[in-house]
Amino acid sequence: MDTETVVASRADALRELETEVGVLIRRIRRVIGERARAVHPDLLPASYLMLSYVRDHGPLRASAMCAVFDIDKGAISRQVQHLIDLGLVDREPDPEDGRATLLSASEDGVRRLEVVADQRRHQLDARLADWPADELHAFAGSLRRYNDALGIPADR
Amino acid sequence: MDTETVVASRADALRELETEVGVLIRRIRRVIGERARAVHPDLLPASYLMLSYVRDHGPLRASAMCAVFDIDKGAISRQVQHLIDLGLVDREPDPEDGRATLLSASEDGVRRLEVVADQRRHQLDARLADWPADELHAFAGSLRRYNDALGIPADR
DNA sequence: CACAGAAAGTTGCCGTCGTCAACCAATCGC
DNA sequence: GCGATTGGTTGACGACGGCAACTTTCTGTG
Repeated sequence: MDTETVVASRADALRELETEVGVLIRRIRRVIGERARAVHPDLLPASYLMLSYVRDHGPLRASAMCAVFDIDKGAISRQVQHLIDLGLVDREPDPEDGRATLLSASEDGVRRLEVVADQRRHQLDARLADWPADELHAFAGSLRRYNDALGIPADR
Repeated sequence: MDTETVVASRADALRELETEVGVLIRRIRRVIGERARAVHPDLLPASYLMLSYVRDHGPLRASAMCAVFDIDKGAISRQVQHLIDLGLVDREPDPEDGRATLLSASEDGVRRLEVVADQRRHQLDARLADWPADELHAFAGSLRRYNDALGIPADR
């Protein structure tokens, strides 16, 4: 391949990527919506992701999630409030910093997540059933790398 | 690896994927927003993706985009209207079907997309500069496969 | 010790986006 | 021809995130 062909195929790949990601964004929102509803009928999709993260990453403060999810603190605040209203997350003051609060999944939250995880494990998520674990890992790795790349602000 | 480990790592990979995709959703929106504004200061992010698609896939009807983008026809209608208001897309009645209209990128639309593409090509998109073309293709392929998997409705 | 500023959260306002549903017009099938 | 279907538009609504103003609680420097 000469240089021009390489450049052209790069451009193609990037355009392809844009369209695929665009579709992904909308589809994944629906899927996450389903999953959230499975956990709790009133659980909002965005909150579901945070609940899952809070469960896995122990007591943490909301500002930590701002960084992880790369999201505005106002948005976090609302989602967290929603989770607390539903009783899926507990909030307690941080003993080491009077400004901060620590979030952790409530018993009910953990239990509900487990129920859904079991359901999914048993039916092995019909949609992704034929993806081997290592390919899933590789894909997740690519996604993370892509996300990292996107995290770098454009230099213009 | 025994069976349980495989199952566990599958579950891990799926959770990992969820978080990554969640981050992706927000970041990509910002990036696409930047890109849209580079094309035209008033161009909305979602419309930018459609403009790009219309340019590449010739005159087509709005309903075709519903299928491609997996999106409600009402949403398509609004985005298309927006593109027409900005003069980036032309709409003409389909000679073969009085109900339908055919969309194509206007001269201005094509020109503006090219300007931005040139900019990006010359700076080779700083953020993804170190991704070789074949890896981009592989990633796009995984994304499409993932999208296809998500397109299958959950069987519950 | 005091005081400027930074950090943690909360809240209101706003823009983007997509779904749902009602609706109109044109076309297709029988 | 006439009912059903398809292409498209519009309005109402909800989810979501960004921005900015504001409160409270540190933190650091003089």
